[in-house]
Amino acid sequence: MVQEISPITDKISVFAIKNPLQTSLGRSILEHGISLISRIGFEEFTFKKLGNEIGSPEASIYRYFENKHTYLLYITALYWGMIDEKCLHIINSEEPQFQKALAIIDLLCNPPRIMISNITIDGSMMYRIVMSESVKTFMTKQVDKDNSKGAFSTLKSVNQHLSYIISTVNPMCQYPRALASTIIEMSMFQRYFYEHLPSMTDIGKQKSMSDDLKELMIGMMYAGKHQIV
Amino acid sequence: MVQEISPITDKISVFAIKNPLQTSLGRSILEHGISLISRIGFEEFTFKKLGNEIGSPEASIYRYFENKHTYLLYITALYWGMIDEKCLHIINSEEPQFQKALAIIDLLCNPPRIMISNITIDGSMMYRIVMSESVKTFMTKQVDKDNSKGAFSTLKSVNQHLSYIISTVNPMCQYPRALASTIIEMSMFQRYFYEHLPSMTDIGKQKSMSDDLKELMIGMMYAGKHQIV
DNA sequence: TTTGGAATGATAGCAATACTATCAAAAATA
DNA sequence: TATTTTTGATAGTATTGCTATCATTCCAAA
Repeated sequence: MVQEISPITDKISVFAIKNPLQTSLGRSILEHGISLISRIGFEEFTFKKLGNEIGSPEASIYRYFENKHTYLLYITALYWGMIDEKCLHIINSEEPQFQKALAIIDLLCNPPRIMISNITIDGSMMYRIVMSESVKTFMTKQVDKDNSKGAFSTLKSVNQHLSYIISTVNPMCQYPRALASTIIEMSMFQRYFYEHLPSMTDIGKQKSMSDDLKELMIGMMYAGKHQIV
Repeated sequence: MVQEISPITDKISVFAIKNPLQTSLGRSILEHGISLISRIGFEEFTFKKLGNEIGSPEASIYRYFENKHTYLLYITALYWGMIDEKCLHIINSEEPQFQKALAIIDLLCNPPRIMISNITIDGSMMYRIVMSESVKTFMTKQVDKDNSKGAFSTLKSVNQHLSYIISTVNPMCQYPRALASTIIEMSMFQRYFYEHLPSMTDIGKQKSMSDDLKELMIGMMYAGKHQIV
């Protein structure tokens, strides 16, 4: 049986020993794993616990993923792959540039509910994982090795799209890539602060948390512009 | 012997079973531990390895720190405590507000070489740890508990100072706390990106890495100002 | 419909980690 | 000098992260 492979799963297939989207056990590993990590956090998460949830021995999970870390790499790369596809769609639309910028920021602040058709994954669970754990994918001693294997290519692609839009909307901007990565990371951090360290942010005080967050992120696109005006 | 306790060590003393600054073993644990973590990273770091370096059994280290995690809490809280003191000094100076803002941003982008007098700790090693590992102090399942014990009070105080300065420099700003935390976190992230994921940033392309970083962070203080102008 | 290969289940085992406990030696303090 | 505190030395335990083996089931081509 030849199954079609989407461009996303193609990019991230390096991080799985066996494509988990093509078998029912593989899909189960993804579905329940995502649910489990979003519940108990990545530190507490083990393949043994996941095995118990899906009624399979941990050894079976090791046949799909080399270890915990590459499993998290896979999930986050999958997430950014989804976002990347939607970014591309926005960029190729006929909207004015500023509307495209708004749409991308909205996408980052309110990620889609359903992430992938093949399996049933709640987008908000994916988002929770990425918000709380994605930093742990690249702030490790093995960043450079993981990066050279393409672990962050989907994230970097999203950053590329956003920085392109920032350049067109704010052409005097000296640091479009840095602003893009700031918007991407801070959209998650500020929400995390809102939930756990509220004195580190003020989103949710003017309007709703989500609206404040978006307004803040839109403002970020113009950081530094005062020097020109 | 009654030893004077600085306001910093006072704030963070909760996170040590026994004050490490008051014994030679304690200071050794801090000095070598900081050096070791900055070399091998926090994931690879164990009390056993540290014990080997200082010629003491790991059990002795457990007499000072409950576990790895509180040890990292202690180190980062110590770091932000130092920065906080220097912030206070800047704020109480006679400089104009904008100069104070510049001084704080400079402090965040180029942290001081010597952090604490009592023991010999290289500020750049402390900075490396905080840059690469500090996110792991608060992005855990135990944030709320740690926060309620005051684990992040020194960081929050720095954020408070910076957001105050931002409000005075940019009075129309709607989100001073969020901009402050963005500047604090992004000063570390952008440097990390520069070193490991260069396509995520553009610092170091116009001028020196450090100068670009500072200019970017200064611009952040004015994020969103375009809407008013 | 059989058959060979791949995928899974079941179980065992191992080195390392993150601790805890105990007791004797050494050091500091009174 | 007596005594309390601090350290060293050693042992032990539960869990984690992973590997290995072999039997079983599934599935697809011949």
